Amino acid sequence: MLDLIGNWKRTHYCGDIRTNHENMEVTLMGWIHRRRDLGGLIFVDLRDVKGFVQCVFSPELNQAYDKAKDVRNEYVIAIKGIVKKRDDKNINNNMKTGEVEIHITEAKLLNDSEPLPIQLNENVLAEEDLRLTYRYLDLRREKLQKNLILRHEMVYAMREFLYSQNFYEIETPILMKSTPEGARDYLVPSRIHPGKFFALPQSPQIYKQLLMISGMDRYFQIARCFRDEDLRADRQPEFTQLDIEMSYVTQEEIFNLMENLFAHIFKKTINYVLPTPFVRLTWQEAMDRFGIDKPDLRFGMELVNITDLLINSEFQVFKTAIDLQGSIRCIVAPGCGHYSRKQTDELISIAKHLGGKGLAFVKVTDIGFDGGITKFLNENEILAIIKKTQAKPNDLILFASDSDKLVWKVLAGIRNHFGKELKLYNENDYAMCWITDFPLFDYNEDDNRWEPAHHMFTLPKDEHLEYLDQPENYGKIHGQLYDMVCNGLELSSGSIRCHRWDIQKKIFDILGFSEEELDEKFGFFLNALKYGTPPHGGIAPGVDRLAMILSHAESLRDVIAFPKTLKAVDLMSQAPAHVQEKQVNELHITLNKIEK
RNA sequence: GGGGGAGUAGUUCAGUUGGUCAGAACGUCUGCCUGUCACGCAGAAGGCCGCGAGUUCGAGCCUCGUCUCUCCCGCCA
Repeated sequence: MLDLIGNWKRTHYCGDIRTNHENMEVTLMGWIHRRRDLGGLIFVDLRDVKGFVQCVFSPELNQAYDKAKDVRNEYVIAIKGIVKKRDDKNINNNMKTGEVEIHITEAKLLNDSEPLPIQLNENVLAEEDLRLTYRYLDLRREKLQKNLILRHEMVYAMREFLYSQNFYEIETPILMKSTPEGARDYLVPSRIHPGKFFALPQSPQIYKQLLMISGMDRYFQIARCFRDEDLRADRQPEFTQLDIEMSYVTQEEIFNLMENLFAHIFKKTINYVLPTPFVRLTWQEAMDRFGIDKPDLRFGMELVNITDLLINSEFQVFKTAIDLQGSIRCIVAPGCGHYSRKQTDELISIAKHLGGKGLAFVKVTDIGFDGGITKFLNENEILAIIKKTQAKPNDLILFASDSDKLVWKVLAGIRNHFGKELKLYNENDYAMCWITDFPLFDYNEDDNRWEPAHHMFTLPKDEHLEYLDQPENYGKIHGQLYDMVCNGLELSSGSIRCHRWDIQKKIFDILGFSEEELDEKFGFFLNALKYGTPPHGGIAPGVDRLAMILSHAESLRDVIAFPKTLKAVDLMSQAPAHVQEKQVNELHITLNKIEK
């Protein structure tokens, strides 16, 4: 028999009860977390968002005791009782509320529950697809609740800090015009305008720049962004970024502000003192030392370029790479000289998986090299490699040779593998860095044209402005672009924007945009640039990814309340779903085929 | 678009060379138990072995296809 809540009012949260509440009468409401029926006494762990507390039902109190007889896991009850300190021998040090318990005087059964399709026990965690199907139950788990609460505190800290720095929080449209940015747009058909579409923002990029032109000076937004691309553990189709834009700033000022913001967030959320300023690496330096533009700086094992040492190598694989203007680089795995065939094969398979043709290795001994490709190296080369890499006996050296791009990719992957494998870093550490000086353009060999390496509205570095008129130097132009990286994860991306029309025009010319194309795609924006645009720049830290890092989650899905799977579906609501034919017709859309 | 992993009670998993191989733990239900805290004890119910073909005297196991989830590559400024 269920009871109504009536005039009962909750006085405390279960997880908050401590010895200082001793002898107080409390009213608690929550779920039956566990029930232990000893035949006489019945113990119930009552759970709410703050945790759980042990409640004692004793047979002498008939009304409440009868309720306790009937309750099962996940039933919802309200109780009145007296907080009692436990006897010393009954203290449970494994729980926050372990020194107290509630001696029940009255109870109401507010709702029952069918047995759950998944167990909430962290030790018997159900498969993720089932947990996502019953996400509202999965979210009852303390771990996920903690992640969401941590995320809340993180966003709170962001607002707190930015409000104090004269930022205004302004919303921008979700329904906007499709503009050619990097990713595929999510499109929304217009009912009122047949054949026309809105796009969901990949980021509020254009709007935030327009806000600077409007004179709002400093803007931020906790902005939802959408990208219709394939997913990963750290990529969802809709995600949140802390979108920031400021007028009259330099790159250095943005770094400074962000370092203070992040230090504030880390302190407030996990009480971690983040060292500032962050390490700064140019893109070139990051690639040379780590082979990747988002290096994990919690450990060393840097790449070593040994192309010049092997310029006359007889080894066909190395020769080929040199002939093709590529490079030979290596990485030293400390103390891995004992690796078995199976282990080295695994490394080779990682390399191949990353697109490499293979991975060469040697084991370092007291007198030189052994195994692997040793026989293809002469004594001078061996000595030179040992000298340059500082390799020690019983180390394993891994070589990749190919185009720079591929060598970097393979060795960066191998390096990350070893970081994890050899536990070269402390899981609880955070190594932040800035990556700067990205190339502004990439040359697309397939299409024979220049493409924006990041985005098109970036100001080149002052000293590279003249290259805009020198086609032979297009590849050398660096943008005022920067990424913030934490533990090998790209956390933010930003730039100083191009506020001058004359410069922007040159960039468009290089990218080969025609006047008509420009006008159609973002004429409104380009027009705005002509009316006194102040110098401005910004950055956009990923909110989900930061939450992931702060909570040590392995997947973005663990810090998003209702995430999508890798196939971009919501298993719980079964979205996306078919809609009624009428709805489709109203949108002036014809479907090619409707799958059942 | 491509490659790897997974799919067996409600849940997590085991299942040998194709032949007592339908199993355990947790959960559920029943009974006992007044200091448990992942309570304990005794018992019971619970299965389209993802789905579909094929090989075989015989398939959870082998082959092919297919679906779903997951990890990665491509893709994602």
